[in-house]
Amino acid sequence: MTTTTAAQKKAQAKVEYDAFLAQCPSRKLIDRIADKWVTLVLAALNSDGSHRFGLDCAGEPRPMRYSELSRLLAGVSQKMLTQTLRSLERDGLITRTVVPTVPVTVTYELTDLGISLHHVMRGLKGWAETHMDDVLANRATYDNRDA
Amino acid sequence: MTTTTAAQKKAQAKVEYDAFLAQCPSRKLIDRIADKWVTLVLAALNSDGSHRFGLDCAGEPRPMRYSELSRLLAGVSQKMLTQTLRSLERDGLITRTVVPTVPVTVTYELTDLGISLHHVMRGLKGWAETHMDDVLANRATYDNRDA
DNA sequence: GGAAGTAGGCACCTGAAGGTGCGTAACGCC
DNA sequence: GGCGTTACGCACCTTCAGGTGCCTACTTCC
Repeated sequence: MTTTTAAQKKAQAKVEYDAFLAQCPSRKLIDRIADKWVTLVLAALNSDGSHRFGLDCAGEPRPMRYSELSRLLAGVSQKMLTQTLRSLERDGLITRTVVPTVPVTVTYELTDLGISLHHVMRGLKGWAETHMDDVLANRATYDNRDA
Repeated sequence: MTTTTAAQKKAQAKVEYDAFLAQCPSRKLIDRIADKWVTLVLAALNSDGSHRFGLDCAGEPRPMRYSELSRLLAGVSQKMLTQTLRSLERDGLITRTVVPTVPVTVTYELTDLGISLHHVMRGLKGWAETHMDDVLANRATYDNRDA
């Protein structure tokens, strides 16, 4: 019983740390935006749609239809688009409104919360555009180190 | 051949979009920080180590030893810690210095690039702390909608 | 009358992330 | 002399995010 200290203490610390991570807001946010299509959808909904790709956002928030998003984010599967939109709606980042036209159409729009989140994403984008080249250069140097 | 338009065009668009994503700096950055332990390591290296958990960073950059990180980030496996540190070193975000003491000790330290990245992470942290409660509230409301 | 668009649901499958466990080689502690 | 520490490497195993394909009803275009 007295010799359990080392391993047991580490196990205990791990449980505590895992519990901490499970309710850490920052971690939750990272998990949220780490979803492959979340950022793309946010960017698309914030753009004016005239751009070829979602991340080149320069317009202002505008409601978009499901099919429109599907076309803009050409790489997304129907399943993932639906899933992503549902989860974003669930979190109150976008709104989903059904318009009972001949074939039902559905429009999605950023909420204020979604817009504010997109703002911080712009911050990330800024860093990425100014520093990512350095990172890639470092990576190349590292890989050729022992070539 | 003439009837291939619809499906084929979509497939073509998908290929182009995937290619775009593959070299998009923002996406690369998101993939980078989405790694489970990357942000934790950055935060830990930026803190003074006196705090119980890595994300509660308030100190200034300080070199840390492998075992020290392992203890601070109690939940991380040795494999993942090593892997994470290697990839961060590869990207020039941290430096790895081997000190030939009796049992070799290794210290890791943030580079300027790593520090600047951590700054934008602080931005994310700020949003998370102020808005994540709203998100969780929305989520709860959504889930109890049809209960 | 067949194809395409409207917004998805459902089931299956795979690749990769991440965890666990074991080994190392030299040394200090009790 | 057996266990602990130091900083990993390697192999196996599980899990699950995400992709693919097939389905719906209804309508309109060619």
